[in-house]
Amino acid sequence: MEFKGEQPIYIQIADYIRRKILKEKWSAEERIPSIRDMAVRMEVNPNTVARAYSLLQDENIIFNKRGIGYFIQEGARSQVMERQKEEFFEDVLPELFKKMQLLGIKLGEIEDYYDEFEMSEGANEIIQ
Amino acid sequence: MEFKGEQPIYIQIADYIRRKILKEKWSAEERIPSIRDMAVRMEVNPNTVARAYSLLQDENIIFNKRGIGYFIQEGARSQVMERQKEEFFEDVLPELFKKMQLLGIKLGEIEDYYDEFEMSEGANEIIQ
Amino acid sequence: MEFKGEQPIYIQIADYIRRKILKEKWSAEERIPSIRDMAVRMEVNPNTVARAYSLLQDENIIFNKRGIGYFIQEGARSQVMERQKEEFFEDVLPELFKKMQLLGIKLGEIEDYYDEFEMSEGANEIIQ
Amino acid sequence: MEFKGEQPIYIQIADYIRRKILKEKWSAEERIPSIRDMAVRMEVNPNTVARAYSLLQDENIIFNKRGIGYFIQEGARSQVMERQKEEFFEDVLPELFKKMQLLGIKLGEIEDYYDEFEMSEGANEIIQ
DNA sequence: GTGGTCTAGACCACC
DNA sequence: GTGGTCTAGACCACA
Repeated sequence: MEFKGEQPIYIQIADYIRRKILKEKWSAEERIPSIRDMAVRMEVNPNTVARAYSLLQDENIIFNKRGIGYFIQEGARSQVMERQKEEFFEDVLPELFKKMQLLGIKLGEIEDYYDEFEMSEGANEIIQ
Repeated sequence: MEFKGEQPIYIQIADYIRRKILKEKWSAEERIPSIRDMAVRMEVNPNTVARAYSLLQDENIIFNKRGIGYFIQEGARSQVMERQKEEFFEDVLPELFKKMQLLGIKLGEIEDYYDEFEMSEGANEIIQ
Repeated sequence: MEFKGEQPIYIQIADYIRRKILKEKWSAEERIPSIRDMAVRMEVNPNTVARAYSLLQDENIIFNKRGIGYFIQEGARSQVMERQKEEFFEDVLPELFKKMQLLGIKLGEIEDYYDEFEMSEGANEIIQ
Repeated sequence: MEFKGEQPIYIQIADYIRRKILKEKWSAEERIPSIRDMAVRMEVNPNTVARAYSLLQDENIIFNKRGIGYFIQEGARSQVMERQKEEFFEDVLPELFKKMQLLGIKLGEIEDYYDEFEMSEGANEIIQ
């Protein structure tokens, strides 16, 4: 897995898992890879994975059965969905609009780009 | 000036200056406040301001006349505009669309929010 | 390490690293000394080393793995070589020729000196 | 007059005058422009010109008649010539050769460039 | 007055 | 352990 330089790796791992849940690749009660497996797979220090898991556990998205592993919480998907929607409408969008205003970008341009984006969407669907 | 915790202060100062240029409060060939003045005004260490200025100089947005001060580059505004638009359409928007797709948000919802945003725009106009 | 007074220390450190790369003492993907180690080794403040590293990172000569250290970029050597050759032929040489013209020095004199220089080259080879 | 960012302006002014002398545009006992005139012509603070003149005076290249102005010293040209040749052969050339060695540039390449340079020399001759 | 560099030392996030 | 940021304070060269 490739990481962007900007964000902490443990955050990116947590996001990766959230996406898995949102896309229903991993569902409630399902066991997720052990910290060590994940660390090997991502070529990352186990501590870093542990931190990501711990973060998700604090958010009640996964839980730990001691000695067995980590599992997806019941209702995790709707909870993640909820949170991200809230963030989207309350933080991301207003910031976006401010930037549009500053750069003199009209909503119509966004719509045009959106149509373009939908066209090429098929390719993205395949990626994990 | 108030700084957000997320980003380094020197980045926020650079952004502040970029906004000044975009809004045409500061125009080409105009002298900007000296490092020390800016530091006092922003209640920040001069080194921090120096770092912001140095960053903008590397980006050819401002330039230095030895012993005199920093000045806005010719064509700074269009260059900043250019860069930020590019970033907006190539990085921000695609990411936004991906997130919308993931959360099942349709473009129509954005448009509704945009109308709301325009209503309350008056308040933002005042904030420098 | 000894520093010349003319140039800032952080530039001289960056040059030192560029030379290491050119001479293939440090090669692609190799880790370079940590900021603190380098600072101790050069008897310099860590901030000064950090500045040099940051400069080289901006030039895509080294990169950073978070929490691990700095590494030589893939293709760093050829890139440094490229840049310095360009500078040599486009800046240094023309300036040299202008000076020769001004002082009435002929190319033959350079060649004589060059032969002399080659003789005493052995000594230089030892210096890191 | 355009100044390069790297070097102090007063040094560049001094160099300008040295070149004038080397090219015999200004000869011994000739009066050079007053500090004020030079400052206006170069769009520079008079203090800066004064510093350049003072530097040249220290080097016995110009001298001052109080209340009248600055004049070129007897023997200034040969003295400047002498100094610059010495610097050329003892500082500039060795540094050049070291760089050539580092970049793997052979003397032959210099000679080729020199021929090219001589071709286009005519244009340079016109510039002051 | 201006900016540029450097030091010392602190604190923090990340791995 | 790693680097990143920031402060305080100093010194210097330059205009």
